[in-house]
Amino acid sequence: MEIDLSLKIDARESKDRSLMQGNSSQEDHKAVDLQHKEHRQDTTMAATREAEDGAPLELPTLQGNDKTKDQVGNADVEIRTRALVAIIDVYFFQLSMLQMEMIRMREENKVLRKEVEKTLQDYNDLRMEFAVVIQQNNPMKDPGISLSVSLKGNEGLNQEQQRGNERNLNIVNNRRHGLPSQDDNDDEENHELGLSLTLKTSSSQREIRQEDRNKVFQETPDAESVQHKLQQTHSSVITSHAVSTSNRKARVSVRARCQTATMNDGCQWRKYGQKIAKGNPCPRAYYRCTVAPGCPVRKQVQRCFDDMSILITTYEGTHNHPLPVGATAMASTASSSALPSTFMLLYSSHGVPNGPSKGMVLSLTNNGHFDNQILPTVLSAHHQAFPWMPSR
DNA sequence: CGCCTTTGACCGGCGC
DNA sequence: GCGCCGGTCAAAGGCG
Repeated sequence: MEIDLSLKIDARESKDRSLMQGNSSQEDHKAVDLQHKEHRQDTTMAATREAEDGAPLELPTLQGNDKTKDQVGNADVEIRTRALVAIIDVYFFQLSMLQMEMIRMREENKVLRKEVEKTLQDYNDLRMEFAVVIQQNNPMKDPGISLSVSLKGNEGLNQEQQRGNERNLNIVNNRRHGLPSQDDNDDEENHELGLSLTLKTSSSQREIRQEDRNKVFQETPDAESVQHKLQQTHSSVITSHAVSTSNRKARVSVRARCQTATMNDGCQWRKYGQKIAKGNPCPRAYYRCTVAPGCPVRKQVQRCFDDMSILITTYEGTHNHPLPVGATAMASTASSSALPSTFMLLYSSHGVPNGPSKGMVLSLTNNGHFDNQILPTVLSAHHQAFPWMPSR
């Protein structure tokens, strides 16, 4: 009997092994499941019935039957053996279940590993893009990208800095459209603040768009009408400009998609006035920098009439204090990964007679939503040229 | 109590 | 000179 039992066990074990080995597909798993379900039913039913009845199953009434004493002993052993086999089967079933679980987890592990590899690949790609953006933001390192800056009369820069900047720039707007270039004689006859800034990328389409904007700008000096024309002509790229009347302070206008009342640029501002400007029913709010007493920097915030989601923020003046930690932290943490894929620094007029004067345009509304923490990054990148901007 | 926003009044530049 | 308009002032009130 022992031999029979061991044979039975071996037979079942080999059957289980053959089922388990090399079975990784789901169909095989199902087959294994089915086999073991049937197996469990067969083997456990006998054992459970035995347990429930409290007596061996199909045990013949042996009392008073001397003739069948040996047979009774044999039947008893057989029943016990069957019970043992049932128990062993249960163990094997549990074992095979564990093995199946292991196989499943192994496959899941494979999938997860692929996910991790893919994520790592994406991460590396983003890092590369980040590096490219950083390089593009630094004109000194990448001669292929032309960041044009012109500063005149900026109290925030000394003469050497200005010369250094002008060495690397070209005055795009005036020359490109045949306007009399005032660069040659500005120093003598024009002491107004002129500030021109463009970012030329490899995209010729953007250059074309910018040329169109410049044409519009030339033809219509009125700020609001220019703005409207530009938006009608180029709905996807929104521009703006700043107008300074008689003061000589640096001034920049930033247009950005922003849901909040003001852009979070890291500085502390106090509202000191609000007006309904002509041509735009949206009120224009006036803010003063309160980081340090007497700081002359002010900003105007106004919603764009055509697109209420766009916030036009105009900064003016130079901070007389180191920027707060908040601005510094944001400038350093809001990395270029938060930048829109393409942001454009658009031009301002540079000494155009009778035109909108002395402003710079920073449009961050191109094709996407503006994270209101982007500004410090962009501004910090150009803080050397524009010290009134929040920076590191 | 200090800081902020609101809001009407005021001021100065500019065009007619 | 007058009116318009953008920008600023300052009192009042709210809020933490």
